[in-house]
Amino acid sequence: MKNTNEHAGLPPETVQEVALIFKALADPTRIRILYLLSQKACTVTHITEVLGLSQSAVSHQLSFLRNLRLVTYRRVGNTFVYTCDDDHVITLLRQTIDHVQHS
Amino acid sequence: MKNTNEHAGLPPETVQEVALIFKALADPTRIRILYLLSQKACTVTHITEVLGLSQSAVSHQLSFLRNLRLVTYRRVGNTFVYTCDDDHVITLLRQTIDHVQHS
DNA sequence: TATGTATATGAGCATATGTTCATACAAACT
DNA sequence: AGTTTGTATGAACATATGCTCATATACATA
Repeated sequence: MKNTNEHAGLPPETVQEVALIFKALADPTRIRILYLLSQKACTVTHITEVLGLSQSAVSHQLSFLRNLRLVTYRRVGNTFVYTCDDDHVITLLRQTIDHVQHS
Repeated sequence: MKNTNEHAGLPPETVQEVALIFKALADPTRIRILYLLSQKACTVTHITEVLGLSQSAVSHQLSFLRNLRLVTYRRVGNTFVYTCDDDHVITLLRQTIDHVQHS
């Protein structure tokens, strides 16, 4: 007798991890930050100015993205230059932007 | 003199729409439902049983997915058979599952 | 027609999320 | 050393989210 769960398929850890990746991309502010960083490395101040957000909001979101290892930073004198650090996530983002724009 | 906003890039509507797509995929329950439906069309009861969720929870999430036009349904007698209705979103989901599983 | 079955939906609730405000901190400059 | 600049971070708050509970609805069947 077969278990109905044969169709459930995904291990809970996988589901959680997938959800986390999409969660990172599910917020307008993070989308704009990641899209900007996918074009060029930026300081926090630059992100703040270009996107018209508060310094604190940007910093909190960068902290979020750092925890998920989607971005990294290097110190340059007194500024922190952030960079994208996950090609797969950037690919997902670009794909979806393209899809939305051509439909 | 160039505007710093030249790097901001994305129109607000685009950002919102992209966020909405990722939001749909950012919840474990919806991931499991979509993944199940990507394998075969299912009734609400079947989803409920296979995934071990309450009828109400499943129905609410299906309502959410219906609003985003990610699924459709057809009535079959007394049951509602749900089907995936957005290939792009399923592609995103499968890609990300693959990525998570091979890393 | 009465009852059962499958699904939808509104209200309420607990938790999560994203922002601001205030403050801390470290490096640069005076 | 003191001040300024760039960034991080904790607390507080408002809103969003996802669930349960109760109930409604529509079809099926006796």
